[in-house]
Amino acid sequence: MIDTVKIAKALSDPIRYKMMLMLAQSEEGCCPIPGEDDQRPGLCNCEFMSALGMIQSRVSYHMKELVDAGLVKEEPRGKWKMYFINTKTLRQYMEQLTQDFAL
Amino acid sequence: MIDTVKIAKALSDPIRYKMMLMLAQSEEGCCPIPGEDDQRPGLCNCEFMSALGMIQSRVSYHMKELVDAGLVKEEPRGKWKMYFINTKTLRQYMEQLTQDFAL
DNA sequence: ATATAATATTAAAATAATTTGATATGTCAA
DNA sequence: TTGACATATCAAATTATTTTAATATTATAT
Repeated sequence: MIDTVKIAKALSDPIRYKMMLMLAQSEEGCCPIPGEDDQRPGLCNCEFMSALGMIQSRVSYHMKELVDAGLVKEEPRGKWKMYFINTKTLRQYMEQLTQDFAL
Repeated sequence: MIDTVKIAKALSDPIRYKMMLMLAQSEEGCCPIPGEDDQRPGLCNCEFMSALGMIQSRVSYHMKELVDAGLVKEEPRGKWKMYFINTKTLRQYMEQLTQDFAL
């Protein structure tokens, strides 16, 4: 079962919302591993650091919040960690809102 | 334009989420004014106080947050103030999420 | 094995949100 | 008008969240 309040909390920070937008809009992955052809969308920490002007530990902290809420999936990829948006959770969140509030 | 982050923040507190659920589920209004037949759903502060065991100023504070986010409409009604859920904002919120995250 | 690079964790400081009790405002009824 | 009741506001105390800098961990390449 989905924790609506927790998801709302994860979405309630402007930085985290921007991160989610970045993930949703990322067309091609950053930090591709040479020799591998997997170019799935997804971003690594460094992208958020440069795009949002944040230090590394701050990015890491917010990413953890998003992952804990189930909004983002992560996958180690070489020496980087790639992040992907988890649209399933977002859809479940909206479904729950629809039910809870009879929309 | 809708402020997604602000709405998420309003929904991110367990007390406020419960209040929203109460508003969504209220079948008939409390504190009806004698002689008036308007029995639209809606609740007044006293309902939240007794149902959630909260003191008045706390209820008032959280209600203000919900109203400020556009999730709740209020209407003075005799010496009480009645609160109604604003489903339009919730629908707009979900629409925005759908767009922002390509759901 | 060592050096380098990317991310994670930690503890402290800074900031923000919530709770409470006291008081103020507004409405109705007598 | 006064008294009673419902809600609003305020300031202080509490609690939670966020930020930072330092350090630890993990993986890669030489």
